[in-house]
Amino acid sequence: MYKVSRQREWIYDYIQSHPDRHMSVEEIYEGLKAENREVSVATVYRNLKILQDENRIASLMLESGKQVFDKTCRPHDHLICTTCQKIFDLDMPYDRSIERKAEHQLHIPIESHSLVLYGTCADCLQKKGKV
Amino acid sequence: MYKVSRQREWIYDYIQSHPDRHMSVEEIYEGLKAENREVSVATVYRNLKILQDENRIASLMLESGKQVFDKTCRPHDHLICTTCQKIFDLDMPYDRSIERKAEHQLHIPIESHSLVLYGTCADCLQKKGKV
DNA sequence: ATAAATGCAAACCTTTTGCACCCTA
DNA sequence: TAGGGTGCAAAAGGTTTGCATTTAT
Repeated sequence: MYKVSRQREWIYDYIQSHPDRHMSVEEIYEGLKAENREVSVATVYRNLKILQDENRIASLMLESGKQVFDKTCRPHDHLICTTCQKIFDLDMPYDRSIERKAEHQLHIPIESHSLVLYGTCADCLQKKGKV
Repeated sequence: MYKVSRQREWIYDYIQSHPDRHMSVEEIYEGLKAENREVSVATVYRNLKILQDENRIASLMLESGKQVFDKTCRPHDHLICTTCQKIFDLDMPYDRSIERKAEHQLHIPIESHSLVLYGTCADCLQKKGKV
């Protein structure tokens, strides 16, 4: 159905090559431009949708309503640092026991969950300690 | 700082009197109009912000990017039914052990969390059983 | 009396769409 | 060479803002 396109691969590569960031549409658009890989905004929007549809990337909606993109579709939780606001993918095993526990309490089948932790990331913790 | 206003109380009452729904700005606006309590959209937006600022209500951002409002600020988890899409406030105790567990694994302090479960709600489960 | 709240319309931003042209398979 | 894909600009959608007027304290 979808064909390969140069622009789509630029976008995909850009996300993969910044694994520690979770970027918004605008950040991706501006970032590519800065690398002399300018793509029109419309194309960025269209391709981010297609990449999600192909399960090559995932997206995460922040409480602010800003959508950011994740390099992987593998289920995992997130940490949002309440100091620097950075978003981290957690290596902590995605915990199905949370779902099993809820099933027992609610008596309904649970298929998946979304967990975001808010706290201070290791970097910020270290910086605070140094003051 | 804030004064009492008729419109703000209408909005607050409207949210409180529909505890089983999590409504968007538009649904609140339309709902009030249907009760002959028309308030301008701008005022609905302004007051929903103020009500949150006063901690009288909370809001929840859905994956779709739609913001919906919650009658309570008490920390609690949510269930989103994957069949009817309704959102439920969970009575399940807000589980601090999730945070403690993450602290142990990540060695950083966790302040709070946001947990959304996806599954089939009791109503939909029953309807399915009846087929 | 004064500071906040309202309604209205204009302004804003972000996302989507229509269309002529271009590029994969 | 047919069916996606692209850029551009216009359109659409949702939210905010400026301002004159009204309302609460």
